[in-house]
Amino acid sequence: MSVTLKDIAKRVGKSVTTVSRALHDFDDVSPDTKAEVRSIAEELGYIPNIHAQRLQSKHTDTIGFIMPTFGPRFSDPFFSEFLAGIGNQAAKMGFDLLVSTCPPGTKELQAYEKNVRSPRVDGFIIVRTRQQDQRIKFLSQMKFPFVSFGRMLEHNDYAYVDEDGEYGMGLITNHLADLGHKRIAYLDAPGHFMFAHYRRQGFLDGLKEKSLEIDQDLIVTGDMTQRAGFQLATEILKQESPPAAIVACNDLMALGAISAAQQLGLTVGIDVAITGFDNIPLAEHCHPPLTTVHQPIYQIGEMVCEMLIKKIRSEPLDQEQIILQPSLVVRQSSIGNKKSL
Amino acid sequence: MSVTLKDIAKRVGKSVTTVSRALHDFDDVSPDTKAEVRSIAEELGYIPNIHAQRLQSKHTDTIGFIMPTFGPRFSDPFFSEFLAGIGNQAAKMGFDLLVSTCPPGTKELQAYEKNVRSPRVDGFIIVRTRQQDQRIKFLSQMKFPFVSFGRMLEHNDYAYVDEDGEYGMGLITNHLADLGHKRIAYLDAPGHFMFAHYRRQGFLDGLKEKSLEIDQDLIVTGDMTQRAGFQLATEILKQESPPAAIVACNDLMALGAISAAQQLGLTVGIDVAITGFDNIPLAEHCHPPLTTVHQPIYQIGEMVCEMLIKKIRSEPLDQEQIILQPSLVVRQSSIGNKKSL
DNA sequence: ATTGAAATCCAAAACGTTTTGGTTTAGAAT
DNA sequence: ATTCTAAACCAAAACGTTTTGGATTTCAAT
Repeated sequence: MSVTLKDIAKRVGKSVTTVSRALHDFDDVSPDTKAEVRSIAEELGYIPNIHAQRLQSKHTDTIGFIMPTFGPRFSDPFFSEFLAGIGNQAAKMGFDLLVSTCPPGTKELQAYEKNVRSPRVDGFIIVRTRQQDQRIKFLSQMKFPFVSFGRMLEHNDYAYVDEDGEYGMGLITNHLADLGHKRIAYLDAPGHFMFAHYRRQGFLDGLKEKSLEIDQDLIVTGDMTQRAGFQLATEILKQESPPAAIVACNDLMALGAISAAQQLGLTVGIDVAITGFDNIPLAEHCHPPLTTVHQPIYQIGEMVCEMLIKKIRSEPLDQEQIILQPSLVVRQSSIGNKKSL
Repeated sequence: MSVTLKDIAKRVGKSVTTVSRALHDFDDVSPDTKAEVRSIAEELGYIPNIHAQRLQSKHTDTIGFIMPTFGPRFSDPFFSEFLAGIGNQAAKMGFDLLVSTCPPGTKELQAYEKNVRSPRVDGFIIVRTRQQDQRIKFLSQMKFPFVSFGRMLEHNDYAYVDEDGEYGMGLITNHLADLGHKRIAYLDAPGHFMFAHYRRQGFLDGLKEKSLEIDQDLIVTGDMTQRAGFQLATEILKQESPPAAIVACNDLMALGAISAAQQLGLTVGIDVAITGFDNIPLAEHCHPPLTTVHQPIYQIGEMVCEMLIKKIRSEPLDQEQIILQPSLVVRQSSIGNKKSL
């Protein structure tokens, strides 16, 4: 049996009210009493019953994170790093983190609704925003606190952090164009993901800017896994006149593309340039190291979490909407042994 | 304001008791009343207040998972896959999942204690067991439900699932010995991790069985990251007479070792054989594909979670202790272009 | 008419906390 | 002696649910 306020009250010979107020340092409790209450609470190892507190206080000090994942063999470095960011920040600010996984769809919205109405959490963190994002619409409409990593096209009157994917992919495209590449393939992600939209846009604008032709046959879509990158790149490189550069919209597909090229006997960075986007830890120590765009996912997790907790506490945010400028990381996968541009 | 039992009671003209019992399908409520209560509950969109339920029922229907992670740049495929396993299984069985991150140490134990005593969770899942695991000692002593992925050396009277790492690493060692390798390097993980202990033992026993010499200079320890694998393998391969095979105790270090070898101009699978352990998704589509030992992490996550929930519900377990036999996955990183042994 | 049993219902207590709206006491000011 | 103030305290209500321990009604069997 755990120790309750009543137990302490009995020991001190005071009421439960006084004990509660003593522990919360109210000023209508005498210093002596406070000291006594505290020492006995300590002695008995008192820890408040959190459900009684939450029932009374009407808030949960918990934030929710529903990971939009598919299938069992799920392993995306993005999620573990992002999760570490929000987890640590939440702990630092005294919040719990409730995690669940649910593939996008009808059940996903039900999961949000259940957690909102129970109420299990005080706010949500949303990631991988989509065109017409039902989650954002639902939470906005419920006036339930949330912060997202990613924007939507219209309807942008909520708090978010996002990378400037257009700009980042522009950096990649410029880099390749400056190296003299004319025909560049693009490994896209499904169009309903906003990040895919912006990155693709950055790629297309980059080509236009350099007056390069856009060949629709060289733009193919995969599910963001290494396996997909491998398969798509294999197909592309087996064409009679394959492109000399492949831009993947994320690192995982780029890694798959590197393997595909190597399997076909090509030297990546010399015969074919391959680039990614995200700068996951794996990108630095693969062979050849991957040219990519750096995105500080852990820090973004921290930021998003801090913003959410401030919103929950009705504290003002310095900035409601933040767009981060990513930076280009040039490695061997695009420039082979050349030491400079 | 959310809908409570009282609201429903008022509408139906019955007591709160009856409404509660109707919704729980007790048989001292008339069918008519049940139907009416349910329809009105539905109409008002009633969702029980979970904190009131938990305060009353004394259990939380939540399981806890404290990820023992270091540092910010944390990205281990093990965790995302394992998390997906326990998350999905917990959801399937009606449990929430409370996640936090904490590096091993004193604060870690405090985190367990806080969650036990609040009480925030009904049980814990433990991973990456260590020699003298404080977490296990604490939870055993508190008689608090937990299931771990991984054993301890002594004190094994609790529920766990574990791989047979000795056997798995034996498969690897045999495989390499059969290929004719005599000097084999080993990339170890810190000795306090039990999995590292068993895998290392399997390696050493394997060498002994094949009457191969154990060269302590070829056994080096890293922090399980790709970066560590890269650095350790670089050092090893730069020796005047480098070994022709490198066994890494996990896939991530093996991937780093592959990059290191390639950086030095070696062809992995021909000039040097490299093996991993875990069969993470990345292992299949890297170049060359990685010879490794398959561990069904997602399924282990599900199993461990199901066992824990059964323990929480005081249902009997089919087996308290489960050791899984892993299987060898031979790919190009150990056999180059040879099509068979 | 009385008894018994079954069907249906419910007031009150309980879970452990915080908040509300006080009361009591001591001492100072009138 | 009365009034006022400040300090210290606390009973009861509230949060929303489930459980306990009956109460009432109905109807068949006697």
